[in-house]
Amino acid sequence: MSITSESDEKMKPKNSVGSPAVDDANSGGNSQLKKGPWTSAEDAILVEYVMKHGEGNWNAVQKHSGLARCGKSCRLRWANHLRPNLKKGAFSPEEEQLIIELHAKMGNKWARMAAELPGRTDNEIKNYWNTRIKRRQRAGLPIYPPDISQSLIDNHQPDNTNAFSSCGTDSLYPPDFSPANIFEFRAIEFKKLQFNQHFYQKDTLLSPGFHSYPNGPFQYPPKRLRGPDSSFPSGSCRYQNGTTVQIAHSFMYNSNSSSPSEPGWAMKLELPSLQNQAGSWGPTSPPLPSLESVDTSIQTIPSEPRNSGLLDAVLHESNTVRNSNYASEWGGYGNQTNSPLCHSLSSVFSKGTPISSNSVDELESLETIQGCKVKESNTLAPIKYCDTAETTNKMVFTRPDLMLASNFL
DNA sequence: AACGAGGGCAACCGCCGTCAC
DNA sequence: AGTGACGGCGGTTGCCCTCGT
Repeated sequence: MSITSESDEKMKPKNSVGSPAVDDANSGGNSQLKKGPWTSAEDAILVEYVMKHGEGNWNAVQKHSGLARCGKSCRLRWANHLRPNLKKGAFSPEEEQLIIELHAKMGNKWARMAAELPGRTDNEIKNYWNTRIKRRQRAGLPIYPPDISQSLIDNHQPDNTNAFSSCGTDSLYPPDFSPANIFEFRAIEFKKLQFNQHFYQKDTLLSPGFHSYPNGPFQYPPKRLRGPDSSFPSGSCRYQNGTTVQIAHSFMYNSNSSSPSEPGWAMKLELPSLQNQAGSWGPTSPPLPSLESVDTSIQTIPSEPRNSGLLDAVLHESNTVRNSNYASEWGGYGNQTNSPLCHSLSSVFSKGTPISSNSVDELESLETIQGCKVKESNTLAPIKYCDTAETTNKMVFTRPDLMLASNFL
């Protein structure tokens, strides 16, 4: 981690991304601007600057603080590592589930997905997804659970009677990408997504193991714990040297994990990068079945994936699943909607369209969930933090973000 | 113990949208 | 309307670390 002082030395950039060389046009051609990993000293300068002047106007950071970083770099550093409401650590199963779900709906809209995951950054989610699909690609597995693939297809049926049938069936894509029904769609979709523990035991690296696969067992690569360990208490981070740093959370809240600005959703569907790669669907992908039962607008989908959109990919994937035995790979999707996060998500998703299912009706008070303070969108969000005496007594001066997160200022 | 391969992650790049002038 | 500055976003890159051999 470049933010630890002991790592500053070895994190000295060498070339390219880590090059201390001249910055590019983004920096206005200022040859004094530094690139590469940030040092703790730089972090402290940036934190101090933001405390004084607030966020924004990033290009002024260099002028006012003397920090030899371009504005973009400052913004990124702040957003991804220094801002106080960041949730450090591995993704929880609930978060993983949500990412999968959101990706099925949004495609590679990392920033929008991050808005749904309090304390998480788009970069984090993007990295997670990319590594996840790499794993699944290697395993020859579909990138989405069959339920998700199928739900996208179902919502595309000409005779479907779901909430979106009124949106017309000419559209190639599910109609969630409109301001009017986004929440409705999400609420319904969320109810459809019945994951079970089995899925997570298989899909997440947290529980590596053998899998039944048509061509034989597959073993996930072993989990390599980097950074926070899911077994650690929430709010603590384990860094690469194995030490555990307790975070003082008194200052940690979700101030601006804003909900997506729903109006004006000009969705352009984007394909996960994996899906852009023809032939990357695994060697055992069977040919597509007849698509007669599928909307005519998608009957022209060729038997091989093509770079034409998320739904195409999902359709292919779903058909692949349906026509092979490895649908069982995903197991049965039991109900995980009892988790606090799922509850809160249902609450968010159901904005404007109350969900009547038991899982939602029986929502326990969000205030009572693991001590979380929960508030929809723009304000507080469900994050579980721990405050310990140890936490509040220790000041980690090599972690400006932690210092900022504490009350030291 | 040494080495290579692969994973994970931080940071950069380039494009695009918005806004002020 | 045109232009430049700025910020946001998604894609990509390269380094460090871990693990297997």
